[in-house]
Amino acid sequence: MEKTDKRNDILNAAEKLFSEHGYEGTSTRQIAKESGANMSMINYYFGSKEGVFLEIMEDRISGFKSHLDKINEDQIPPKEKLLKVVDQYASRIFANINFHKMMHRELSFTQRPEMFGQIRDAMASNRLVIENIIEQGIADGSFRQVDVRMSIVTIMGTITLVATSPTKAVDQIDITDDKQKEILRKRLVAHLQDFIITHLAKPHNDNS
Amino acid sequence: MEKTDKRNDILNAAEKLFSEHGYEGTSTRQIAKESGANMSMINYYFGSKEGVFLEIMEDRISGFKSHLDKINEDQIPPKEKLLKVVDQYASRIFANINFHKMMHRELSFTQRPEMFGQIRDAMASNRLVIENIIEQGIADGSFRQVDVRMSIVTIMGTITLVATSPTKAVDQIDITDDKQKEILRKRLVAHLQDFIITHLAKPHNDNS
DNA sequence: GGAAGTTAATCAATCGATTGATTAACTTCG
DNA sequence: CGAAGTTAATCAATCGATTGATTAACTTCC
Repeated sequence: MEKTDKRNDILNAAEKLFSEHGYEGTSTRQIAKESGANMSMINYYFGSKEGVFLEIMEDRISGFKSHLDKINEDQIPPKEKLLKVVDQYASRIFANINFHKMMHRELSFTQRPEMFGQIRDAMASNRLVIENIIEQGIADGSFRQVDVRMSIVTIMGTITLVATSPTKAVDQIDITDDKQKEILRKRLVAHLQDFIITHLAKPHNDNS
Repeated sequence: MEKTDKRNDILNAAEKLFSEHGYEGTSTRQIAKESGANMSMINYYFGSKEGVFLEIMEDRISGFKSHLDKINEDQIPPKEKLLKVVDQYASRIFANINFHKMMHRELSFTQRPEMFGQIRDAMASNRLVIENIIEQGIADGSFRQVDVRMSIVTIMGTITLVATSPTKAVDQIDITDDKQKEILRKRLVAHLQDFIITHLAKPHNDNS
C-alpha cells in the first residue's frame, strides 16, 4: 500500500480544481502542485490538459450509465420504477457533486466542438431511460398525459440546481457537511417523489 | 444615431463572449476585437476585465428585480399570482438567455469571494418573492403543504435547465431560432403551470 | 547469476505564445 | 487651452507544452 499512483492523483486533483475554478480557470501548474506530480506527468499520461478533462468525464459517465441500466432492468410498475430511478439518480449525483458541477458548467458552453459530443450522447441515453419509463406509464394508464420531455427536465433540473447551488443556497444547509448533505438528499428525494405522485401519477380510480 | 457608443459596444460584446466561452475563457483582446474598441478602452471605462463583468451583472439584476417586484404588487389570489410570476419569470429569462447562462455558470463557483456576494443577495430576494406567494397560498388553504423551498428549486431548476441547455437539448429545438424559441417558451410555461396546479394547488372541495 | 539492454516514470529547465494591464503619444471637440 | 477619448506599443506574469537527462524496475541472453 501507500503506492503513490501519480496518474490517479492527477485525476483527483484535476477534478477538484476543475469543479472549484472551472476548466479555463485551472492551470496545469495548479494541477501539478495539488497532485504532487511534475507538470510533465500531465502530458505524459494524458497528452494534454484537455486529455485530463476528457478522461475524468469518460470514467464517471461510463460508471453512471451502467448503474442506471441495471436499475432499469427491474420488472416493476412504471411508478415504482421511476421512484427508484430518481432515488438512485439523486444519490449518485450527491455522491459526486464536484463532478456534476464541473460537467454541467462545461456542458453549458455553446461552442467546443468535439470535446463534448460523446458526453452529450451519454446524457441523451440517460434521458432516454427515464423517457421510456414515463411513456410506458402513460401507455398503461397509470400516468397522466404529461409533457414527457419537460417532466424529465423538471426532475433533472431540480436535482441539478440543488447539487450545483453554492453552499447554503437552500435554507441554511452547508452542503460540505456530510450529515447535512444527507439530510438535504433525503429531502430532495421526498420532494421529487411527491412531484411524481402529484404531477405524473393518475389518482386511483376505484370503480372498476 | 449611428453614434458609436464604445462603452456599450464593449458591454454587449463582453456579454456575448462571456456567455459563449466563460469569464476565464474570454480574453480582453477578444472583447476589444469583437466590440471594435481598443484594448485600453476596457480599462478606461471599467478599470479591469472583472469590472466589465460586474457592470453587466449589476445592470441586468437591478432591472430584473424591479420587474419582479412590480408583478408582486397585484392583489390577486396566490395561485393566479404564482402562475403570472412564473410566466413573466420564464419570459424574462428567455429574453436574456445569454446572460442567464453566464450568470449561472459563474455563480456555480465555490470560491470567488466578493465577486458574487451582491448577486447572491439579489437572487435570494427574488426567491423570497416566490416563497411568500406560496406560503400565503398554504396559509389560506389553496395550496397543499409542500416543501416550499424545494418547490421553488423545481420551478427555477426547470427554467434554468431549459435555458442553459446546449442547443437542441430538448427535442430537436434550436434555441437560436427565435420562432422555435418562442414555441419552447410557451411549452415550458404550460408545463410549469401544469406543475403548479397538480403539485401545489389543492383539488377543489365543493361541499361547503 | 549477472552484465547488457530496454522500458516506464520522473524531473528541472525552458519554449513560444498569450494573458491582463499600463504607458505615452495622438486626436477630437467644446 | 484642456479635458475626454483613442491609439499602438510595451510591460511583467503566466499559460500549456516540450525538451533532454535521470532514475528505477524489468528483460534478455550468455
